[in-house]
Amino acid sequence: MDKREKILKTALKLFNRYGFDNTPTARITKEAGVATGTLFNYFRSKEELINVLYLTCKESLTRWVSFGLDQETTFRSKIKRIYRNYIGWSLDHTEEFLFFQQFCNASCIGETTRKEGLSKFNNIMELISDGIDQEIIKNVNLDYMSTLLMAILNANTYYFIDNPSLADDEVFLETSFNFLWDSIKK
Amino acid sequence: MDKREKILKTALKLFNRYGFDNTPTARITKEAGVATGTLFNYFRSKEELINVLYLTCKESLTRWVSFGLDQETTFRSKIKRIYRNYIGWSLDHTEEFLFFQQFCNASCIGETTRKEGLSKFNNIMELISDGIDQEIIKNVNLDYMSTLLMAILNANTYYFIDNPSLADDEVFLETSFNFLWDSIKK
DNA sequence: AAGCAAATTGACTAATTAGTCAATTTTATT
DNA sequence: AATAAAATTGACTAATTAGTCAATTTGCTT
Repeated sequence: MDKREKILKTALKLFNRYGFDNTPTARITKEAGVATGTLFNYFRSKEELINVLYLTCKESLTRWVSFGLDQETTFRSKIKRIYRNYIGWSLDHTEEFLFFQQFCNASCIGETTRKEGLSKFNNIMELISDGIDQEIIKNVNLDYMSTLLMAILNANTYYFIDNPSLADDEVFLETSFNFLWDSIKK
Repeated sequence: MDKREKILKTALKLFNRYGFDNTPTARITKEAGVATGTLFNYFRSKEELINVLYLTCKESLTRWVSFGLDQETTFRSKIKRIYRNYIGWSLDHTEEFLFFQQFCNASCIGETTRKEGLSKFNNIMELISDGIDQEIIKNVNLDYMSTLLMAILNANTYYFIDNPSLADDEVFLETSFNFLWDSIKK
């Protein structure tokens, strides 16, 4: 693995465990097995490092989430597919998921980075918008709907991460999905 | 207002705005209008300060949330009362609410503090447990149910804070409550 | 093998910050 | 008014840390 990758991976782990401010760059480089200067060769600053990390994770997530979406026929099954994909990604990339939860609103993530990350979800926003128009889900503004949806999605994901054996339990997967579906459906 | 109060109030504001590690004690004392030493007279360390802040806020919240609960007759109306109280408190104590959201899982809050804070919610946990036993809400374990409940409650609260005019809109209050109720009801 | 650019190194610096403590002021008691 | 106790002060210290830079190593091209 090249040094840039090693730095990113180590930083991800340490930022999660100790937070941004409590992770000295010296510790990142030490655990990554490189010199302190190498970090600043690849990233202009500690802030740039965490912003790059943010976008890298977001890209990985967005690629997964839409996987197989066009094979689903009903609106409900599309949402359920997103639900499964999101939880699946989070179980396969737990560090990345926890990183988002901790830093999605942190001030060290720049406005530009955050906007760029958000734009990757446009297709899902359109899907939700369609669901409202077709009167399948409750008629509220898109902003409110997506806030609630994400909150339930994330709460469920946390629960699956804490209880990984449930991932193969189709009954619980359906039960937990219904907490989301019943909430939003008309 | 005595100096201890001033320090707590200033710390609350600054911790919210800049985070724990990016708020020097010197800044807290300066903005509170006291000397740096005074902070360490009342609190053994910066950590003790934030832990005291945490428990103070939690006490305020728990007092509000159960207000008038015994006057409600049905299970649904009890949950709705809690919903209104929680949102009402958060609109009246926005700094305190945001403080919780930011620091409820932060490592600077000690295990003892967190447990002490959690114990104040016991009566509400029992209420939810009753709801499951009486088959009014979905039959899942208590831990999962309360996680989901809190997630939806917090997401709604954020939305009301961002759109304070909605607090008097009874129609939206009912609509938004139904996102919670429909999610958990059988 | 020679020559060159890019990557890597780590000792060092300048800045920041939690917490101390001896001196001073305020408050309460007789 | 005299005395003691408690609260307050802020200059200071010891420790930490982001980022620099001149020196060295590595890898590539001819």
